Amino acid sequence: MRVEQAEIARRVEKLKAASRAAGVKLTHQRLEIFREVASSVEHPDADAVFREVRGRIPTVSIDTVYRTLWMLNDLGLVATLGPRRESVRFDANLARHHHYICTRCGLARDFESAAFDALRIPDAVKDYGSVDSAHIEVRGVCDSCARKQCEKQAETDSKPPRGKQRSKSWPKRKRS
Amino acid sequence: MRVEQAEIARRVEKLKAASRAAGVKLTHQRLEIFREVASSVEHPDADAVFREVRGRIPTVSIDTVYRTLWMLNDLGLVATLGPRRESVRFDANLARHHHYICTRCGLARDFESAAFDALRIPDAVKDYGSVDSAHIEVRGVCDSCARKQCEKQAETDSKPPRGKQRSKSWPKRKRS
DNA sequence: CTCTTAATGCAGAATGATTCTTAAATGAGA
DNA sequence: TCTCATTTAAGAATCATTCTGCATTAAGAG
Repeated sequence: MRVEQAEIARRVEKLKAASRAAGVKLTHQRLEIFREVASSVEHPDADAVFREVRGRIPTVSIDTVYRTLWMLNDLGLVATLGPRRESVRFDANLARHHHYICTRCGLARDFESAAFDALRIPDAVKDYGSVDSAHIEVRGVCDSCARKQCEKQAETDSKPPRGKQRSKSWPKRKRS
Repeated sequence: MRVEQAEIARRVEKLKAASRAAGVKLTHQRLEIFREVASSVEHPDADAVFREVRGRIPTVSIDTVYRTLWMLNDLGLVATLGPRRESVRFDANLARHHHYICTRCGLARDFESAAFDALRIPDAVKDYGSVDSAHIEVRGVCDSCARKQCEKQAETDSKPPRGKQRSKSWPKRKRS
């Protein structure tokens, strides 16, 4: 199952606009890597994208795939499935509940929603397979991280990062 | 913030019952490891549990923590936060949508739910931080995996795994 | 079309979470 | 009390992912 051509084209247009706006070069490999994610409904991982793209550009490196995927993520053109997760996290709350996840620090908190629990799972889902559980995942930036962000903001504002090093401005993803 | 004593006690009781039912020994370390997860609302990872438990049992090994956590997971006493994820997966669908995830093979598929999209996020969530997105995550076993399961079932049924090697019956988690 | 420099490819190494190995010591529960 | 599941220890292996130089290439501004 693939995404319809028209939709793919629309997504590619967005990529072009976003690249221009961000001042990054739209290379052949970036285009193909994006096209691969944009035309799939499989939610591929880096390696899957790599394998596919290699069919069209035999010399792509896995590095480029990773770098590009994260760049697309930073540009808001693709999203990751599930919260950022450095390691597996466990939960002993067996009652029906939902999660709030901070996309910066990984903070996770439970909350409840009777309104959601009353909802019926769409029938379309049952076509995929059995349903064991359903819960909401809310993503955002927690108060603590928001505060840190402000401090950093103030810092950055004093030394204006002008010029064309925008590509270096993507924050490195943390390692715990 | 910690879970209330009464609730912790209730969870520990469940552990005792489940251990007995499964025929596994309720060791000191298993109890403490479970108690740690059961009393936290932080959704700790293996290392966080390790660090805490080490305060009470200085000789615990990180191995035991991992083994125990997965055993608790297999017994249904704890769950993991987010779907099992061997690697990060990407999604270029920027429209509002939700996910169905197969807990066996990792298959991921999109679906929509106008009913959910119309729901308001509970106010309690806003206390944690800003809200960037909210979506449903449905977990289950996809049809393809369910079929494989049946085949395996048939196999297993012919060679009855009697005796006390139940502890060996937890399927090793796969590596891609 | 021609530069400038961002991006890529390559080879190899590092990292970090997680799992496994082996062998000896321990302790839960019948 | 005895047995066998479990734990520990110490080390190695795996795997996804990221990074380091460095030489090469090509996007896109002018």
